[in-house]
Amino acid sequence: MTPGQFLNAHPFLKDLRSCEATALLRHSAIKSFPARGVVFLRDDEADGVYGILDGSVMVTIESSGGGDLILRLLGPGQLFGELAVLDGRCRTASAIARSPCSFLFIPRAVFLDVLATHPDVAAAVMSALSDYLRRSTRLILEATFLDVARRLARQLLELSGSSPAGEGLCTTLQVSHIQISQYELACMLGVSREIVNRHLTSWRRAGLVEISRGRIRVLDGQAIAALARETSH
Amino acid sequence: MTPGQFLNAHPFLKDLRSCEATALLRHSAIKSFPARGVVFLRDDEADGVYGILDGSVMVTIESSGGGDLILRLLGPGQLFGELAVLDGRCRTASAIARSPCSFLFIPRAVFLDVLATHPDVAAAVMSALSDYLRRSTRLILEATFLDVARRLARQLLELSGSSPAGEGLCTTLQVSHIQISQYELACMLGVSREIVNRHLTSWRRAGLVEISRGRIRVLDGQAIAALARETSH
DNA sequence: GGACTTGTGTGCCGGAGGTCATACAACGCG
DNA sequence: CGCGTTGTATGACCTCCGGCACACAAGTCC
Repeated sequence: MTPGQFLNAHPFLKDLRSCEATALLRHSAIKSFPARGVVFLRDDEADGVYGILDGSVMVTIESSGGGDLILRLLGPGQLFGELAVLDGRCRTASAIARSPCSFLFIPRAVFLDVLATHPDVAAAVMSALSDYLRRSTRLILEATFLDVARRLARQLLELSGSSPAGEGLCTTLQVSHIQISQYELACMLGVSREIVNRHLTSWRRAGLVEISRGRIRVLDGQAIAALARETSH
Repeated sequence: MTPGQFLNAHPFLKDLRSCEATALLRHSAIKSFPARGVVFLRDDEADGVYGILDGSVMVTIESSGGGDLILRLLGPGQLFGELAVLDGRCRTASAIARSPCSFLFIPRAVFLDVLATHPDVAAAVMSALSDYLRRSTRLILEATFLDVARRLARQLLELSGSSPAGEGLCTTLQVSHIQISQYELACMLGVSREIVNRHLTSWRRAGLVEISRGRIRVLDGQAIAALARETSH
């Protein structure tokens, strides 16, 4: 993905006129990281925002007790690192490259300038923040009330691209594979890898999924969706 | 608290010039609710934002399984209901009066107009949203990695007014009482009332707190802070 | 004052999930 | 090629918390 394609596609920035877009690009840079490269760490100062051109990034927090929590997985076309730039405080979480990555790096001052001069961009950013907050609230709700099996089922559906909210009918009959290790999956749910493995294994035995090293393939999306929807006990 | 005092004190709106503030007040209304009154419900349409003049409000979500989760407790001087107004979608959570309340009600269109015409107000709102998000992330982190005792200790400290982040030294030696039922406390942590009671009782026996109907008094803030800080297992 | 509601204190049991240990398969590298 | 690393699979055990049951205390409403 080229920087130009990125700007045209992104909800925050697609409304910029082309002359403004080229000006923004002149003040931006391309940054690249190898797999497992550290884009930034929690408590770092916020230097700017990152638009993903290629590769995959995970946003994580390490707990003091050693465990990792994966907050989001991001791919090409997505922007991250806005939060700390917006309020001028430190990074809340770390960003790590899951694969070789290239980013469009927009320095803090440039991004803030666009915000200040474009009320519609500011409104879009507020909408996006609201969205994060809704998602975050939903995660808290699910984590406190749903058991691991249900949350795992929802996570699989979200990762496979259908029904991010776990709502609605799962009409996709086609199988889809997810490129993720069981350990990462466990970190996304905040549970142990063993538990994830046990659920997946039982689903494999039931013919719902197929498991291979670092990859999961949902065979029966309907059944997984049913598991995700099931009311508590 | 009068509407004027509210506007002068609130971080979003205190920078408005007085002529603009009076204009805003002309388009706003005073709304009152009895104890346990429903200000709005989840999935309602967002009609406007509420500034608390008097009383106490809780923001809650009912899970499908019957349990309640209390997201925030709010008091005079605080604003709520911005989220759904900002992105034009439905309410994420319900707002219930914990005591007789009066609000300054700012209709959606009026609030959005202030945002569009005052970039500094918009920036303040973005900062506030960022703050919510940080808080939300911290809650997720604590909920996944900390046991109930630690989270309860932190909650008590936050409610008693000292060290909202659980960080820093607790230098306040003075005792403070918290007006909350053990059930509400349990709903804030997403655990059962019984567990909350058991921890509190053991702390009472150890002389750390004093318990009466609907009220908790922290006697030894230092010790509670130590419990909150303790590293995992 | 009596009946109802709301809040608190405790015992007991079962289950979900954490931890540890172990084994093994796949991949990566010198 | 052998060896270390990373990922998967599974068993045994233990702990914390949820749920139920019940008792009691303190308000509240008629």
